Amino acid sequence: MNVPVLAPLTPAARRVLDAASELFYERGIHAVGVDTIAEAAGVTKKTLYDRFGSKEALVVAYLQHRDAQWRDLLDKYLTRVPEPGPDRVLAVFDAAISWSDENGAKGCSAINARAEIGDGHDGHPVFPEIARQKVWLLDLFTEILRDANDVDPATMAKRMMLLYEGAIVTVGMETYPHPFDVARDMARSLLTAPAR
Amino acid sequence: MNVPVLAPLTPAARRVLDAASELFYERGIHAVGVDTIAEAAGVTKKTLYDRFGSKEALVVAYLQHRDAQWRDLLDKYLTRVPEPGPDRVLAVFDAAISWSDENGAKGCSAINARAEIGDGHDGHPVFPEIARQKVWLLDLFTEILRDANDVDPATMAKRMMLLYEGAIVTVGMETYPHPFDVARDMARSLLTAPAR
DNA sequence: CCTTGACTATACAGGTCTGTATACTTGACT
DNA sequence: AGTCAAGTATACAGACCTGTATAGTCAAGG
Repeated sequence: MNVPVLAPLTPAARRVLDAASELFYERGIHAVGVDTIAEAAGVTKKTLYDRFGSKEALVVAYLQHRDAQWRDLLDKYLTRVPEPGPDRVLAVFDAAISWSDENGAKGCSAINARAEIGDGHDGHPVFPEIARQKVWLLDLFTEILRDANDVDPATMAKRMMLLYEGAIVTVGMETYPHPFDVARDMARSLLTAPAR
Repeated sequence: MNVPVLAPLTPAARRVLDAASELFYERGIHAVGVDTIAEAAGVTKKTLYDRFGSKEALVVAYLQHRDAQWRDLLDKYLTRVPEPGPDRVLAVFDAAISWSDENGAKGCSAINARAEIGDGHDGHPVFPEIARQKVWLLDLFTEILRDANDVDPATMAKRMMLLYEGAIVTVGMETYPHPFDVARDMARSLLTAPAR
């Protein structure tokens, strides 16, 4: 479904990517230098550049890596609810609750990355990646809803997307606790409500 | 209602704050240096530091400035709908539509700033400011809903907050067009639906 | 045996970052 | 007349940034 498969990594490259993922997510992309990443990974800067080519490319790999982990978790939750229906939509929110509990204290890495790149996102390789991730999820919602015989899957998917994005941001902003529970509740109401 | 009033600014300080607001918002905070800001404002770096003390303080001023502008616009929309009721909640979304059309192409400055500060937000003066902004809006929703005799203003305010945050992020991510229209629609349904 | 890929270690180039120091100008108010 | 706030102009310190260069180690595979 149009997701990039990252090339197999050498052991040192793995450590670089893991270190970069943690540091970029927790401190922000611009705030973390390549020396810091190399040191945290127990690797020389030369190795980092030999494997990834540039910091920008490493940032893209970081975003792909985190998204791949999220999709893996999501798959687990979706295969547990195989029959088409509203419960499959709710499974996305259940996965998001689990994900944000363990890996999401600062919100969505794609949204956070967006904040750090200019709005002239021409030629910047980060924007296509994060745009792709968001469209992928919107499309997933649409498919699940179509399979569930929703009367207007495209519109309902936009609504689900809004709830999802609102919740993940609220996690990062700490506006109030457990926003995904609220989002899940709203989704359930929308999906089980009689047609108005 | 616990909002900071920024001290009167000298002409040069005004230009610095205006330039900083545009540059920080469009390119990100870490991506913009003080030299760039000073040059854009037609001011020497010394003046910038004489007026604001540090880049960090200028960032806080930027966030307060943008929030003050948003609250001004919001006030205009709210005074247009003086009678308590659901329409006052919808007025917030109407204001947000207008705001994001003109000043919000990259989403919410507070959310974007959050992405650039570490999660160890102890002592960092930016986090309290953006947390205050979000709580302020949550409280505003709560008050409007209480005045509208909502049966559970606190819960409904959390829902409105989710729709608002989801929409503003979706604007910045360009996942799909006009998300605030979707959010406003969902809010209207929630507020006018018969009790379930 | 010997080449090749993966890696370490170290140094450095060239740029940008925040913040400060020094010296001067200008206009307003007392 | 004199003081003071606000500003310009310029230089610089010291740190940090991305990226490259040079030299060497080590293990696996043909």
